[in-house]
Amino acid sequence: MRMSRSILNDRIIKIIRQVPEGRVATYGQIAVYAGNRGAARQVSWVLHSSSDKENLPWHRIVNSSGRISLKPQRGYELQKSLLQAEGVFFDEDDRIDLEKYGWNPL
DNA sequence: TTACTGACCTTTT
DNA sequence: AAAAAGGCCAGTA
Repeated sequence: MRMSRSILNDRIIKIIRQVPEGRVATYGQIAVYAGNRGAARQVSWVLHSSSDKENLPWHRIVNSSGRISLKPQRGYELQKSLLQAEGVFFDEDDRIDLEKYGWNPL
């Protein structure tokens, strides 16, 4: 039985909203907390389709290697500057230390 | 209904 | 370390 679309999407949105300032979460992490382990791709779709409409902190979502998934000239620079403005540090390989900045819900 | 797509992930080369 | 392969999900044509 497949899950109704609005439930999964609403959960994804709700969880993204919980990521605090100065922290980041991965797509897969969001998917797991939304109750669907393999829905990482859906997370990206939700962000793409309604990050603006739902007023989501889209910039706090990065991929599992701690890097920004957006391509240069396609939002990458904006996301990076938004994160840096929140105090997130990027190392020389342009990576974020997930152990330190990764969101760990309580 | 099938085929393709996207801001992905994990395992295996 | 880096790249390829296979998997997974829902929306759109």
